[in-house]
Amino acid sequence: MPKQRAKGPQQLQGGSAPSPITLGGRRVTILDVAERADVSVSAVSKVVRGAYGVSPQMQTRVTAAIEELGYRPHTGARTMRGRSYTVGVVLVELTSPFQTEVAQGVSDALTDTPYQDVIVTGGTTPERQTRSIEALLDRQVDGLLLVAPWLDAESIDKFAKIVPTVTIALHGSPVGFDTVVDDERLGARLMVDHLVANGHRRIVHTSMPSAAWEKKFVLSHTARRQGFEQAMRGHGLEPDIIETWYSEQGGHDAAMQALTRSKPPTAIFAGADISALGTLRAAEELGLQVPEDLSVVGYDNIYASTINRVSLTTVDQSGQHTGEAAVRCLMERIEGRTEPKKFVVAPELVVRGTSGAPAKRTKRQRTPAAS
Amino acid sequence: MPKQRAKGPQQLQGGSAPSPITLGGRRVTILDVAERADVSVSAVSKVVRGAYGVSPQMQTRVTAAIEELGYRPHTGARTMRGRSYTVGVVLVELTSPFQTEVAQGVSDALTDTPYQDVIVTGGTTPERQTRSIEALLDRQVDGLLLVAPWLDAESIDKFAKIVPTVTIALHGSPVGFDTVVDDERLGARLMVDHLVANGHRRIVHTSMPSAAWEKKFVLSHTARRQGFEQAMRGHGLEPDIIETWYSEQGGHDAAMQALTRSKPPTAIFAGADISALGTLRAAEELGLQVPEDLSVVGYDNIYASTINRVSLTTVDQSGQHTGEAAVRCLMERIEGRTEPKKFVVAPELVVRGTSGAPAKRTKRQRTPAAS
DNA sequence: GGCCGCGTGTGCAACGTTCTACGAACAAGG
DNA sequence: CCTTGTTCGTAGAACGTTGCACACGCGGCC
Repeated sequence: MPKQRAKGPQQLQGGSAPSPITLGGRRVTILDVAERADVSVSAVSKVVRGAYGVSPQMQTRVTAAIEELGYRPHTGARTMRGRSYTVGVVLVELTSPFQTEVAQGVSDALTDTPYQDVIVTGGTTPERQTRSIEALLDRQVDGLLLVAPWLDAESIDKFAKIVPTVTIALHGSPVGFDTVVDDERLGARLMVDHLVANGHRRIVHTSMPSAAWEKKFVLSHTARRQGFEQAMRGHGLEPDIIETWYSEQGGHDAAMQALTRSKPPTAIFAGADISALGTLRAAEELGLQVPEDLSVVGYDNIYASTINRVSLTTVDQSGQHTGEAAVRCLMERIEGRTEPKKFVVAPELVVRGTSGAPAKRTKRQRTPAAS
Repeated sequence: MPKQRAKGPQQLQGGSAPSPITLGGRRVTILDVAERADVSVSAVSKVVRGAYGVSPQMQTRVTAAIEELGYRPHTGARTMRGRSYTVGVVLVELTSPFQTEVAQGVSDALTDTPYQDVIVTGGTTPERQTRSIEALLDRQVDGLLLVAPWLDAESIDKFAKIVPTVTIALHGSPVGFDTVVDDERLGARLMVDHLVANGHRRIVHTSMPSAAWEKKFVLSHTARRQGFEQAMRGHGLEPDIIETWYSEQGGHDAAMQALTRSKPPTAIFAGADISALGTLRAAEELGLQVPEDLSVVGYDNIYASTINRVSLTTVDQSGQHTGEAAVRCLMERIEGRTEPKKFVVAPELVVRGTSGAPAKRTKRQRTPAAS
């Protein structure tokens, strides 16, 4: 048995003891456990951490005392010398379905480890993101999981120097940290292929402006747009992009712009489901039948897209798997790995009711009435 | 100036100093600041905490040093003697739109305070809830915000003894903690009134079973069901309830059960929007027009309900306001209040396209074809 | 002038844990 | 019997902060 190799730290979060003896309302400390088991504090610490050099007798003795007293380590005190057993997850907003799914995946992947995840929101500005991350750093998290961070690579590298870091949905070649991404260029290609196979030629992609700091790394929307461009050129088609914002209103506005042209598209590929919903509203307002007059597709497979009445064709990226992969990367980093890793999750095309072949019409005509 | 009254603790989370001097990669400590400002450690601590007994000169001097060095207090160390400036928020799941909205409200309300919110998920079992709360307690949170906790009153009281606690969406009369609730009995009544005013008499409410521990306190679904019963009786109608689960499938199943009766209802009041969506699917499968053949309404006003193609009549409860109110309660408790408080947020009826008058028919007939 | 009180600043003992360094006990090999 | 090694257990110094207890200096009042 190699000497330095420690066993995994003992699980200490699995519910409290049946009837913990309270010591005058005071929290039970490692000292109380040591007294009860009649061993040294260090010994208890060893057992708790699953460190090397404890006999089976010691193990059982201390464990019994811990159970009896309902001892739980004080995380604050722990952070002063060792770990906090806490992983910080930074999401942009709680309202993003993909991001919360990722967080759920993280949570699930962490349940069998001694680590606990805590979630904070970071918003869409570098300032707020920085603020949130620093708050986590103040709390001495052992790892950082940044989901779609609105932050330049230098800033992320700075944080990654302090604590193991994994980013999610940030496309690029990492140096000091790991990345887990959905292959959004592939996803965009799958969708373009689907539309082209259905006979579409005039396809508009609605996107949003890239942030100034997106250089070495790009966020999802930029990756999707690039994938769209590549795929269209691959089919010998000229990419046609309208930039608004990933929102219902943004999708509506972009669609209005596209559909009131003299030569409107037969398909609109919204960069996100949320804007595809706005696109559907625009189509309805213009009296266009979907998918007969216009195919509308999105990306993300949010819950609303699955609803019977919506039934949006989209691309699914498993947030669950993404979160799990991110946790694996992070654990490896916490264990000591330093060379960067890049994990790619495969997206999947989900064909539903809003896409189809464009209607064959001998003469171009529009009838904006007839609800 | 009263002696014991401390000023509010100084804000220390607002972004780092422009160019923090790093001391060999080590974190800047209060000692470094003290040396730099040539004062005692205690003095720096006083300034940081905004404690009583600092002269303006001291204030500016120390603040300058803090800025120059980019000092940030170590939360772990802080918890050993004082506060962690952390508020723990326990949600059931990240996928619940109302709960994430509450969390967002909490986050917003906390931005101008020195407190930081961290979110964890607690699931729908007492065991997991306990586990999550204990993880937060290990991290010495200064306050606990429990959103729809699946936990009996005794357990919550136990935690409330350790740390200031506010529950959200838990109906009852609290003793050791505060509650913030949406008036769900009123919300249910508003909806019943709306349906009855439209001429409905046969109204089915779809709910879910109450948990065994719901005695002194009840969760939202139970409060809604009670509100439904009261409102129906108020109109001289017999309450008709089907219990499945708050989910798309649950709503579908309940609707199928109700609609295949010999005397089916003219309106289904789903206890939650999510199940109303399943109800809509069931209606479609049976070839029923909504709202002509069947009115379908929900509760929660989730995002999907707002979509043009769904347009579900529902009840809105502002998660944002709820979160803000909860933070106010919690801050008061942290400041020392001990008598329990109960805050009630008013719900609002949102009439959309899925509710209307039942079709007048001389003879009862069903035509389940004709899409 | 001595005393009190007040306003400021400081010294230092906690707080609960980790982990290095070391000691004790014991076994095996020369 | 001494040395060497291995295994198990312990002592005790950190870690960064808080806040009590106290010291100091300065006016004002008897």
